[in-house]
Formats: sequence, C-alpha cells, structure tokens
Amino acid sequence: MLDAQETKTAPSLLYMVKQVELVVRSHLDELVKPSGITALQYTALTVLERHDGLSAAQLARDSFVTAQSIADLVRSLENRGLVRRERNPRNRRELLILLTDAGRALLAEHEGPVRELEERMVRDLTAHQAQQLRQALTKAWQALS
Amino acid sequence: MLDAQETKTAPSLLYMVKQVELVVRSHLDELVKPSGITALQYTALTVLERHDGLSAAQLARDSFVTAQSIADLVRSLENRGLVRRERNPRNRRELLILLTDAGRALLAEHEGPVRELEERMVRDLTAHQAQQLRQALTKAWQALS
DNA sequence: CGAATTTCAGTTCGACTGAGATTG
DNA sequence: CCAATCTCAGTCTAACTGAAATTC
Repeated sequence: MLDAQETKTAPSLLYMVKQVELVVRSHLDELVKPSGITALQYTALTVLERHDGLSAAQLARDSFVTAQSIADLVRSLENRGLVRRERNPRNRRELLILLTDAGRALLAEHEGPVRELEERMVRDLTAHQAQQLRQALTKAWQALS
Repeated sequence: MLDAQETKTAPSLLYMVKQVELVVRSHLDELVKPSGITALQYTALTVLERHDGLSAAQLARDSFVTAQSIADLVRSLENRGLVRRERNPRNRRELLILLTDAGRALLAEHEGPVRELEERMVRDLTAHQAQQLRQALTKAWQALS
C-alpha cells in the first residue's frame, strides 16, 4: 500500500521481492489452514512432490536452514501421516523422506486453489511477461546462490 | 540447488519468489549483522527512509503482521537509538516513528553494499530485463494486495 | 458507542547452538 | 580420523492471541 503509490524514491528490487513473498505467503497460509498445516509445511510437501525421497539434510540446504530446524517440520509431517521415512540402503546414515498417499491426496486437494493464486498473481501480465518473470527470478536466484 | 537443475516439473512462480527471497535475506542478514541488527530491522529502517513519520500500525499493515509484532521491533530500534517516537499532534492515539541521525548514518553505511547485492542479483539480466522484473513484481504485488 | 492505536501479558512456532551417536 | 547425517536438549526471536487504556 505504501510504496507503489506515493513513492519518493523507488523501492529496491530486494524490497519488492520481499513484499511479493509476504503477500503470497499470507494468501497461501489462508489456503492451507483448513488442512491444519502451515504454508511452510505445504511448500515442503511440494518440494517432495518434485523430488520424492529427499533426505532431511538436502531439504535443509534447499531451505537455507539447519538440519535441526528441518527435523521439527519433518516430524510434524510424519506425525500427521503425510510423509514416511526410511533408511537409504545405499547410505545408511540418511533417512529418506517419502510422500504417503495421504500426503499426495493433500497436495491434490490444494492443487486447484494454489494454481488460481498463481494465476491471480500474473493476472496483469501477458503470458510472455509471466514467462520472462519466471526466467528472471531463476537467474536472480542463481546469481545469488 | 535442487530445482533449477534436474527439474521434473517446473517449480511454480510462487516457489521461485520464495527461493529468491530466502537467498536475498540470507545475504542481507550477513551484510547488516556487523551493525547488530537483523535484515528485518534493516528493512524497516529503509521503509522509514522512504516514509518517515509512519505509525506502528501502518508499518504493521505494510508488513502483513499484527501491531503487537511490530511493537517489539520498533522498541528494539528505539533502544538502539536508531528511531525515536513522538505523538502525532493531529491524532493523539498515534506515535509517529522517526529516524534519528544514528539511524540515517546506519542506512548510509550500508547503502553501497546493499546496492552491490542488488546489482549482483540482476548480474545476468539486461538493464531492460531488470526494469521488466521490477514492473512485473509490482504488478504481481498489486494483483495480490 | 464503535473503531483505531498502542501497550501489557502470556503463548507458540520456527529458527538457532551445542553435544552426542552412527555411518561412510 | 574426519565428514556427513540424524537426534536430543536447551535457548531465543519473532510471530501470535487476548485484554485493557486512550483517543477520535
């Protein structure tokens, strides 16, 4: 509200990224709240959807947090029956995190509303501009990683 | 690491926004840590730089958090002497938050490194693409607000 | 009186550090 | 022996809810 309208100095790109993330997360939290999970937990499930059988350590690196922090999140997903864990037979230190049927069902349930949220986000962009946005974000992420 | 390389399904725009925000925040935290403040506190100072004399309630709405949450942040900035507060004479409920000289000095000190971080973020984009990114983020933010 | 702002008190969640066990 | 992974224990920050005081 404060920045896009009466702007003395243009807000930085860093700030705009933060603002978009803030508003996305608040909508996402509302969407998944009925399922009793947070936006953070939902996002972890979508990562597992794309990379099933990840270890907690890999998930932690992907999220820029410590392994200890991820452990709590994984445990709560496990307690809800959304994921299960099993030893990696090739490296018995690792516990692989796998989606359960209930986890996949929860993802399927929210697929539509989440897609609608993303469509609303690019409502005022052309398909080409939305594609450019995705590429620019990917390049920005790579440049800072 | 996990998504831009071996991608089964393209990560969503919502997820990319989150990832860029995560990596930006981790760099920003490192930059401002020597000053003894967090990225969150630094960001609040930059908001005040653009809109000096904001109330805590306005700052809270801008950040999608409750007034109670912002109160702690403002109090710690006040304790460090980076902001001061005074009653709005036109509306005596409000306490306006104003940058002190020390607050402005802290912002000036970090201006260069923060600009370098932003330049690094758009390193692989043309000037036009960076401008398009800013516009797309602004439109996305408006569509969701 | 109702709405907005601030403050106080208590709580919860999501992160951290440090230390230990197991595996490669 | 060292590095990576996971776990346990304790802590801290940053968010929350609820309730009260003040002002418009």
